[in-house]
Amino acid sequence: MNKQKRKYQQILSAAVSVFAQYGYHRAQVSKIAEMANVADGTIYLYFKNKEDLLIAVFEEKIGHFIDCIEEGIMKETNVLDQLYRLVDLHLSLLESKPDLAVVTQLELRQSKYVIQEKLNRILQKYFNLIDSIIVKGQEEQIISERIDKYVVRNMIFGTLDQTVTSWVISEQTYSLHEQAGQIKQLLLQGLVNYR
Amino acid sequence: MNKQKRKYQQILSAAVSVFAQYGYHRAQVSKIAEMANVADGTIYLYFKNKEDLLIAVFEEKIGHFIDCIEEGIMKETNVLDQLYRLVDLHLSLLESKPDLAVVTQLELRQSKYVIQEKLNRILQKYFNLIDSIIVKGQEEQIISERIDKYVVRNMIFGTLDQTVTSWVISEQTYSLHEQAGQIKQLLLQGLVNYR
Amino acid sequence: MNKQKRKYQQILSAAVSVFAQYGYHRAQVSKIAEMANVADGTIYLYFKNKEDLLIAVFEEKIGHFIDCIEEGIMKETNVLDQLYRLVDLHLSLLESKPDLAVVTQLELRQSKYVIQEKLNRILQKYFNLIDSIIVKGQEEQIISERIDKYVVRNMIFGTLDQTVTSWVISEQTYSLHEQAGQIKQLLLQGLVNYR
Amino acid sequence: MNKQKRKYQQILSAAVSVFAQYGYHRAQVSKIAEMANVADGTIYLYFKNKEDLLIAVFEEKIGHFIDCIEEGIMKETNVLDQLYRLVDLHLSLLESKPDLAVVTQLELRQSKYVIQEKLNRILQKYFNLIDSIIVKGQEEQIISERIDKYVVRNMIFGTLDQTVTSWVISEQTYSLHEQAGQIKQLLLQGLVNYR
DNA sequence: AATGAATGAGCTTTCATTCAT
DNA sequence: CATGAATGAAAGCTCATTCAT
Repeated sequence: MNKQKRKYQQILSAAVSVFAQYGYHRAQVSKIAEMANVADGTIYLYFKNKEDLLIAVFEEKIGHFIDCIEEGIMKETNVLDQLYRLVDLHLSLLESKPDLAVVTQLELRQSKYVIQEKLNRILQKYFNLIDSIIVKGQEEQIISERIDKYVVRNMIFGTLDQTVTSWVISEQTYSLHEQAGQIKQLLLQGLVNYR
Repeated sequence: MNKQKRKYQQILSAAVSVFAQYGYHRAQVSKIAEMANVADGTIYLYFKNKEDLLIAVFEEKIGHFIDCIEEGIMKETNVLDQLYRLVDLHLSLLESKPDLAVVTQLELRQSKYVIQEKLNRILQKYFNLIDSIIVKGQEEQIISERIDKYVVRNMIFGTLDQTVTSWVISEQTYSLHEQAGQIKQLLLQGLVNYR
Repeated sequence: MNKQKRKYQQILSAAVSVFAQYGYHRAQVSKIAEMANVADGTIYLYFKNKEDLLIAVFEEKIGHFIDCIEEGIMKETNVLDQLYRLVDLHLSLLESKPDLAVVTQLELRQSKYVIQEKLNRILQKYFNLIDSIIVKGQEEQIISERIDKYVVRNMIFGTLDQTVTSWVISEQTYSLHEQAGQIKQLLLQGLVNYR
Repeated sequence: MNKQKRKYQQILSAAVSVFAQYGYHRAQVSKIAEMANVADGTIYLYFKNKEDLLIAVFEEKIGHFIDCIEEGIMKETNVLDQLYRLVDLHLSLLESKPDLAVVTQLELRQSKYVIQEKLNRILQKYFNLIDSIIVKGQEEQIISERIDKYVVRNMIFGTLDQTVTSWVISEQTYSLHEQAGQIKQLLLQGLVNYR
């Protein structure tokens, strides 16, 4: 039993590494099997196919990512503090797992629509989390109610996502979470100097 | 002469469509040839290989996209108006060419690092354009000089990019450029209501 | 183990046949696979590529050819008898394997320089064998030391090679090894009647 | 008229060069056209197809080769002198045209049976020339009548052919016609020292 | 006669998946 | 459960040849 669970995790970890290094299309199942120290066929005892493996990677890893952020948010009561937590954790979590960051920012986007849809469904959980903060902010009159929450969410997620992508493309040559302060300020107060 | 130019454009347009519908990897060269009403081999008279065709699509189409936006910005002298133009044109131009939007937002990201690098080099022109507005804004004390221009750029581009991606994924069920006003407001004044 | 060895041999034999019938360039890998009763892909489990398969055919078959001749020569102590063995075996071995003869005399020469070089390296072993007989003959004063051994080798190999080629081209309508006696006499005593 | 003849010769010369450099299969018709300073299509006004071009090259160049040798032989009345002329001219003619030598010794053998047959038919003229010397020698009791003339021819041609092939493979690092003397001696008197 | 743009048939190789052991 | 040898479909690219100009 435990042995099975371990093998499942072995394959999952190997998949993250290989997808990160080679990208989805160039990642060979046999390579993942080799890195996981199992036979090629064994992978198919745990996963339906290569796509399924990718989705499982995403579910598992992003699920954990979202859980961490949710947990962090729970510790704060103030909406703005929650938002800051989100920004901070989004950046620091991905910075601490470069392989995962490469997968989420570049490689996962190299897949078929069918997959993309499933990925979006998983990502939706994260969007819901962001949305809940926004709604709370609007209820507390901290965030303007005249702005559509989806527009706000796109700004928050888009800014964070692009920030991480830039960092990944730059080959992680600078510190990511150090930008959290500036990003928070920008998101909250906007570009314009004085008003 | 003109005939060759036309054939080149035929292939390019067909490539945009096919890449949009099937994505880079599943787009068959023979499919592109068929849609362009040319023989498979003809494509190789105009493009070195499939990758080259993808890059050409990007260069041509994104080049035109950037030119349009640059032109629009030139018409404005005020930094904030320039930013608004950028937001407005980014959204309306992609809304008017859904195929291109699909390619830029989803399919172009489905390629190898080698290609990604070339694509980033082309995209850099757009980043430079955004950067120039930011710098001007900082010189005129409209945008805070304490914020790193790259962080600002990530927010602006990230917000716009994510907005378009959401719209593409939703299968274009709503109007994109109508969000321009709210996005402008968010970018300039931030999330917080009054301060 | 044994099964793998068998499959390897199956493919090798099929390759000899197909190369013999169609020549290197017109021999399709799929044809070889079909004749070997394996899938196309299986060939690539045993050989790197088509070229590699050709070289393996050559190494295996010519290697065996050379071994047989070497073995035959060992049985003789007299230089002239050794030479006779060589002539006799060269002709009778190829006569007994017409497919192989076609490959060595015609098809193997239909390949790229890179391959040709490798083939020549293998053939070199045979040349060395011939050379060793010549040197021994010269040491024993049976063969004139004033004649360059490479010139002698070219005569011996060239005569045998052309004899086999003529026979292959004639579509094997006569007995090859029956010519051995006359060839031996010619090589040893030359054309001129009495001197 | 003359212009046409010149163009024909241009193409033929270009073909020799390109076949020599790339071999039959890797020689592109467009390359030959380029080197001949004509359009691709022009070649098909003078030759039926690529094979036909190869055969024409062979006919033209080997025809000339055979004519030269025949002419040289005519100057001699003595059979042994005629044979010596043949050996000498075979080697010196090919040595003076390395491109042609590469084509005849290596590249021409890289073709389909259909071509090979035609090539053999052309080569047959050369064989007939050799045969006529042998027959004359046998009539004059200089060459033993007990030896089959085809066996003799194979020795003479095989020796010369292999000598040239060795020289081509060695990348022409030594003088070819300097071997003529030793070859003549070997052919006439054989390997054995004293008899 | 000459051109050269266009054609499209043809083939090697990869790799996700299966299944006998 | 696990293996890994075997499978075979699938597709990018080349280049001899054609034909409208």
